[in-house]
Amino acid sequence: MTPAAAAPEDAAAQARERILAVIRAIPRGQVMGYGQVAAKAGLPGRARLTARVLGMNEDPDLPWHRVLRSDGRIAMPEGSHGWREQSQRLRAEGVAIERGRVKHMPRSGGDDLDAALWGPG
DNA sequence: AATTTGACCCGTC
DNA sequence: AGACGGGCCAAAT
Repeated sequence: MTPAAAAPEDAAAQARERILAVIRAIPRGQVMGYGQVAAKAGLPGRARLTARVLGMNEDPDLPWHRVLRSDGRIAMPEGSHGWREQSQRLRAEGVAIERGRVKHMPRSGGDDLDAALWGPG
């Protein structure tokens, strides 16, 4: 191996992979926020990176539709193709969507932090 | 190489 | 409810 440091490209690529992994791990019928995904991928404060990853994504099997804004709103212009498809896909999974928005969005750390604090039992 | 852009987020008003 | 400002930072101009 060359003693030189790894190309910064690799770090970025790995970050993207971790984000993709988190997204792929979102269970059917469940949603996550961009920031949540980033945080879960070990990249707190990088919500926009999640957005970029989704934007550049080409994997048709990626459940991109399960990623919403922290508000619970679809992160695309209302009425756009993607917007419609996302709401449609979510409804198909049993997620209640109204005007491009889920009723209740799990808050940052809600699940995780709550589980860590209260734990299973 | 500098600037702008963007499927974002959060606290504050 | 919505508006504003600051933070984040890789990719596109």
